[in-house]
Amino acid sequence: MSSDPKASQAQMEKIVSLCKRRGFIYQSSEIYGGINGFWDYGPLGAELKRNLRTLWWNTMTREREDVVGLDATIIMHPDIWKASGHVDTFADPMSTCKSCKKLVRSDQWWSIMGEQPWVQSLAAIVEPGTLALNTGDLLKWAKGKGKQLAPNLALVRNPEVTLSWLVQDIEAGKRPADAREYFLYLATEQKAAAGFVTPCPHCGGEMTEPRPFNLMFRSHYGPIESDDNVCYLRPETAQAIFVQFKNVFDSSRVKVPFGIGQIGKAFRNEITPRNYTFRSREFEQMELEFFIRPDEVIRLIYGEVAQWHEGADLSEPQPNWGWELWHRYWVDQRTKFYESIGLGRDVLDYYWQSKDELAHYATATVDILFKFPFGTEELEGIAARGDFDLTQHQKHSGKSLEVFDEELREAVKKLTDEQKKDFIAEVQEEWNDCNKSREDAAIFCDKLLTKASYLPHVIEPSAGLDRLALGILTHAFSEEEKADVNGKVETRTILRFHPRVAPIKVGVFPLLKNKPELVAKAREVYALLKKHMNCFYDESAAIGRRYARQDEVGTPFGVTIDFETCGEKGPELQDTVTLRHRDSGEQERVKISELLGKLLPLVS
RNA sequence: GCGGGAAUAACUCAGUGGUAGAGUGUCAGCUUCCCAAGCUGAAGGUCGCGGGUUCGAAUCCCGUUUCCCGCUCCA
Repeated sequence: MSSDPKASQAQMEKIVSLCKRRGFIYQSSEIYGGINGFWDYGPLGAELKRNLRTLWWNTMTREREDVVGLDATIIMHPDIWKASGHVDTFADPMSTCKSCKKLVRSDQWWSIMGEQPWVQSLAAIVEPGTLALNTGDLLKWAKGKGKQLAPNLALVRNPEVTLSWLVQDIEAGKRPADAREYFLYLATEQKAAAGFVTPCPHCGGEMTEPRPFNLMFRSHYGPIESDDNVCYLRPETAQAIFVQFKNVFDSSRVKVPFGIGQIGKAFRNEITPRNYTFRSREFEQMELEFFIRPDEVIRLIYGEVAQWHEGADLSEPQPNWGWELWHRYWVDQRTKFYESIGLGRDVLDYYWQSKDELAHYATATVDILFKFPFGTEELEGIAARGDFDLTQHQKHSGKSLEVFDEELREAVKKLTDEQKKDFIAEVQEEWNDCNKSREDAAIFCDKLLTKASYLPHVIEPSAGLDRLALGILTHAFSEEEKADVNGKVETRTILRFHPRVAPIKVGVFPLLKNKPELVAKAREVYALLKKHMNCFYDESAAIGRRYARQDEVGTPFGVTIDFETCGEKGPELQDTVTLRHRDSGEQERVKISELLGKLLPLVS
């Protein structure tokens, strides 16, 4: 993977072209001109995705005793999206600068402003504390520094007129309320005619009115469209897990800590779908919500919460783990998953979000990134979300989502009244430090101590299946210069998929197709293998060409049936075949009866 | 949504106003053929779509869709 943008773009183009030519990925609705942000998977892409989906499902649910599965609908009760916050926060208003055409999210406008050199240098003149009017310095700035830093700002283009409004209002006793409003004055040339102009953070020019961008797909349930039956295609699969949390808990004999996994389609009306399938409007997610005891519960039961430290043993979950160790544990588990399908640490990266970047519901978030040709981008996010989601759904639905904890009850029984009082005081103090009310802390403690019940906290490893498929494809892509038998040098493409994810596991070839005994034997081998793995039978063209064709779609193994298989060179070679390895090109002679036993462990 | 580039066979591209081409790939045949071999033959194109200019448009103009690159997004 090259860091040179042109080379990586060229590489992406080769991958896109290969994917189409060999049936991995097509543009959706192509014969109708296509539709922006939607992609289809062809025969090989469907197999690749299925392999990845199955591997995730098996690793995350079947092979674990503490995770169960769920398959919920795409369209759910619309109130779910009000509770989750998506109805409000998924409609980001945006403005464009009329001069430099840059796009700015309205809710981030002021914080982006704060980072701009022109804003900072102006702020120094304005004296933010007093907002005193300093006409002389402002005029000087407009004709000097301003010309370079913010050429399209009204104050720079027409300083006298622009400042006259401010002077007029201040004289009339209407001072700007704050620094923000002050900047609106400086950006507005004709206040009376058109009202305040919002300045572009980049050039000072005029921003358009904020336009809402609703990122959720809307529809209606029932045959008549009205405001009463609006519904949404889910923008993430996770909410269904929270909403069905109590049902799963009550019907599956699970105990906290446990997880619920789900794989499914999600939909987002992205502003700009980009980078091939990386950001699509319809995509598939693989999400786990892993529910854990709040740290306070761990403390009541085990006395203290195990602390994370560099080099901590994360291999086996321990009962006294709090959210932090569970969070680290899942980062470790997910890394191991990626390694098991060929994405090693050399192509992965991690991004630990800083405290102020975190979404309001999260206590910690790690992004697992992959080095795509077009940049290092997120493959999976692992968030510690506290009890935010369950709290929201409990509040909006009016149904209790709390769980009863037998061990907690036993632990609480042993406490003296004095110890209970100390515990409550301690928790109140801690919550207060995190800007949560003492009152809420008291209610929370009361539930723990009298009812032994609580809302579990959650760790959410949330991965994109299409992104993973794209990562696997770009990682597997390789080219080799190779001379053919005539010495002509050609570039050959090889997809070096890990055998576990490869769409086709084995190619089966009779050396020649005009010899019935070879064909019959080859079809026999094909029939034997295809019940256990995806195989491809090919008898057309020279054997080298058939190998090359399979290399190009990443088939890790080839089996060739020749005259020796039929016993022509003696009985010791009878019923043996050539097994060819894609990456090394090496060949070995294997008995047909031993073929399955040899291949199965390699591909599953 | 805004700006820049692109769109011709399955893929990569040539074709600047006068009969739509090449290479690769695909398919069929011959071949005791183990790394895209050779030979013979075949299929495959509303030149993204819609208008306009013109006797005549793949080619010039306008619109539109999609893809790529930036602004923005984050599974």
